[in-house]
Amino acid sequence: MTELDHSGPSVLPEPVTGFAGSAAGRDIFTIRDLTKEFAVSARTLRFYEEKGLLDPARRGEQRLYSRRDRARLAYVIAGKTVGFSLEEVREMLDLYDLGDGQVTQLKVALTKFGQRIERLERQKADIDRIVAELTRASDAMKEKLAAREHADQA
Amino acid sequence: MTELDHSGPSVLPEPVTGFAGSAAGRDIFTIRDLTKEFAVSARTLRFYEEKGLLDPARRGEQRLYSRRDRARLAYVIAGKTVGFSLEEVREMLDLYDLGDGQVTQLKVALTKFGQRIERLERQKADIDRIVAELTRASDAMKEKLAAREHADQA
DNA sequence: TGCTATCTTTACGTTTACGTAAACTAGATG
DNA sequence: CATCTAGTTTACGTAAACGTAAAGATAGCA
Repeated sequence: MTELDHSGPSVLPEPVTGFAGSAAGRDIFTIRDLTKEFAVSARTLRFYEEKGLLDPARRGEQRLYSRRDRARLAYVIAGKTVGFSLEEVREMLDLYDLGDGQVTQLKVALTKFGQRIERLERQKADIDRIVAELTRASDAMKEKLAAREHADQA
Repeated sequence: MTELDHSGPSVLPEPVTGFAGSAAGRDIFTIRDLTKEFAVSARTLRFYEEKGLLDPARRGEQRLYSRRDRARLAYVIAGKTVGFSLEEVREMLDLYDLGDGQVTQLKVALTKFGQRIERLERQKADIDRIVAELTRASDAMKEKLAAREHADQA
């Protein structure tokens, strides 16, 4: 199994602030919980923590992940699947933790958000073009197939 | 300049078959032409060739890129920006060069195309979710800003 | 002819995002 | 109590996607 799965349900179950909190499941998750839910390795979760993307609590040595950690993890995975580096994802997540900063910082954050959104919109356009291309090629192949099968029957 | 630009015009100027051919510009491009047009290094183009993504002709030692090469390069870049690895992009491009293969191969190709398209659609959904998140957070910040400035005037 | 600019191959270096192995600890279970 | 089972830290390994430096070939030009 060398290729990642990515067939699971799409990510972002709730806002990354994790303040909504009144949803269904638990409020605390073990490392195994998250590896199973998101199909990532424990190593990956520790690595994300090392990089400042997650910051789980501890019970002795064990890591305990909050809803907020879980939401952030979902955000990291979503960001990755659409082409952001971990560093870029961290920058975006940091913007959330800025909520009560200085006015200047808020303005900077707003600008960055805007840039991210624009970039994502461009990516969507790229995806649309590639899908169109693939669909075109796909249709062409289908016609060839049909032609062959027709010939086989004659 | 550690981060890539990505502000240029979106890619895919023409179908990757490169058979359309009747567009505007030239029919032959030097390595410099392509580095400038697509904002990639010469090293990158040679690397892509080494990996079987491009296959330019030669005039002596110099590489000469055709419209088809150029179209394929555009496809590679588009594929990369939406999260495909070079290997995956190569697989997709190979499907195009299969046009006259066996019926079985055509069917395999069709299946793969379908999977690619599905994956891209999922990615689009992810992007939409992230954009929605970013927009929400952005709006929240704007409100905070407005509140502060209002307070400053009072 | 000598210089410069551009291209080439070869090869080692670098960053990102983890994998994997070793050695240790703590709690559960027969 | 011994032995799993999960978890932990530390550290080296690796694949992808190039960057970068070295050294040589070629073409244009003053």
